[in-house]
Amino acid sequence: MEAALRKSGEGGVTKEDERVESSIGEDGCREEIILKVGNGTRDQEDDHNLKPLSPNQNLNKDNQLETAKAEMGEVREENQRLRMYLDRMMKDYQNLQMQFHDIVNQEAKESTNTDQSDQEMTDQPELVSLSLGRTSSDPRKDEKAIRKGKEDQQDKEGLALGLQSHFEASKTGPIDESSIKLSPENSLEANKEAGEIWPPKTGLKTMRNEDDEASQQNPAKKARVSVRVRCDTPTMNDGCQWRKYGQKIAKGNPCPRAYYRCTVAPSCPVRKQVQRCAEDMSILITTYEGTHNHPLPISATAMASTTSAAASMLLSGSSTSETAPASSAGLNFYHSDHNSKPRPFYLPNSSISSSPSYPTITLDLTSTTSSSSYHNINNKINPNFLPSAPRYNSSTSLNFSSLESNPIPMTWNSYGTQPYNKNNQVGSSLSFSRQPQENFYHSLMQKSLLNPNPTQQALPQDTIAAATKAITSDPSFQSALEAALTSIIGSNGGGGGGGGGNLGFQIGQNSMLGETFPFTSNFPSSTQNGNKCSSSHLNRSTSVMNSQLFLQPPLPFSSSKSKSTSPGDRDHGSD
DNA sequence: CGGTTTTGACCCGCGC
DNA sequence: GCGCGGGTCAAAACCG
Repeated sequence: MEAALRKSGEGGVTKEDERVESSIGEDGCREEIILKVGNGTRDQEDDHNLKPLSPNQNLNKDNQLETAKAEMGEVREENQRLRMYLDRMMKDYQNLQMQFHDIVNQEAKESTNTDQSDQEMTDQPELVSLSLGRTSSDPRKDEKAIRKGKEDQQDKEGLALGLQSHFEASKTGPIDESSIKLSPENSLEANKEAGEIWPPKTGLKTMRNEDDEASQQNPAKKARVSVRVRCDTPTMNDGCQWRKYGQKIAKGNPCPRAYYRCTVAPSCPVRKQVQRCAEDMSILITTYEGTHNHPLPISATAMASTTSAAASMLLSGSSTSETAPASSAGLNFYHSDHNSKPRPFYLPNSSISSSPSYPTITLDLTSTTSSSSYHNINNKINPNFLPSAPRYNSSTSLNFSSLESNPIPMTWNSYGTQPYNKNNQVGSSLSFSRQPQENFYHSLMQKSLLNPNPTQQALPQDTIAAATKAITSDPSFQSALEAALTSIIGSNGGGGGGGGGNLGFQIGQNSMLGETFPFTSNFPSSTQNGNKCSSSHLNRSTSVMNSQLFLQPPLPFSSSKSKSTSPGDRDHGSD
């Protein structure tokens, strides 16, 4: 008997372990969690029983048992953490839904009024209207979906942020590709054309020298957009090709600042500076300057549009929402044109500040919650936005921040270890494989650990509402937001596990994802190196998306998309 | 061999 | 005017 029990017990344990493992790999986090939980408890019990029962156990068996126990213990802990995380996520998710609902409603109303004029422009496929809550081109649809209370639906439709609404316009169908192709550049150019987002002044930016336009508006000042991200890699992948043309150690920061120039097009005026935050080396500060005057890969588009939108915002001084209450979670834009006091403006973890000669807008994609880094980062760039450091986790609101909380690189970052590869391209084909799950899981765990106090859910509706309002009201914002989100999602799933993307996942879930989001296919495979954040992240991204899905019925990205991945290899943008 | 990275030198703007 | 710091240039080195 004893022997039998023991045997069975042992066998059970090991087998189960195996099962768990496999299940994890295949089914994803969710299952994994469940299984683990079940396992853990059970195994433990078994262990207890076994111990006393087995007088003659072999050392091997003992060892096995012990190891199994240890594992179980770990697993249990993990499970607990995961559970907690799940709970949070769920709550956040619910909150988000609520918010979306509100937004959708608001937009629906507003759209009828205000948007009409815009609509004309917006109707154009390219116009990027950031409709946070909106998915399909048809807002009503979303509303319906929401009303129905079908969360799933939302995920698929409603939640999908209308980030790339233009896609949607064209959505449906194979078109995507073509539309997609257009989008990348168009997003920028279209934006430019779209008066709202791209005031004529700024609009030309891309075309010629942003300098010119910048000079026109702010002589001597070029708008800059800096993005702060947690990233282990030397640079973050934004989908563009860059060539390093200089490096310098800036005063006050032991980390050298690297200067890059866009090499996608020889005449492209865009430059970027990459530097690590002195205080928090894990934070990478990338400052973009200028606008691309050439087609970009979608992955790059996101970033580009973000930066340009932000820049245009800066230049145009459009800060619609000054009154925005404390930033809840996300975009905290402080508009402080030069020396003036910063005006809070809401963008997800972003802030506008002005360095002496350059107005700079900062998108903080690092996690807020753990915003220990905030101060640091800002030391130079935007001292202002600290106050607003959002305390809520990204999850709840439109926060990109969550991404960051992840120790793991997120969004655009490249997280490989590799030195900078020749091309920072975003590359990498999206392989929606499952491995990411592991990563994701890992990241999740980390995140959970990092963010002991996920306050996210606490997000006051007011705040959110205000933020959303602000966002929705400012076209530039929208575009910026959209772009940011897109990039996050697109490039690496950004959030990498972090919750990154609340928004992100939604998109991911969106059925359109595959079709609509070109980036899947667009990602230049060049990243084969995998070093670049993106590449590895892409996988991650998948995971992220999955992760998001993970709350809901998992909608694994169809590999079909991934197939397409290769197509572009290069940037479709090139087309 | 072509493209990228490295790195010291140079240029320029700003503050004192 | 001078010094400082940031940004860029460009030759050499490196890499695939």
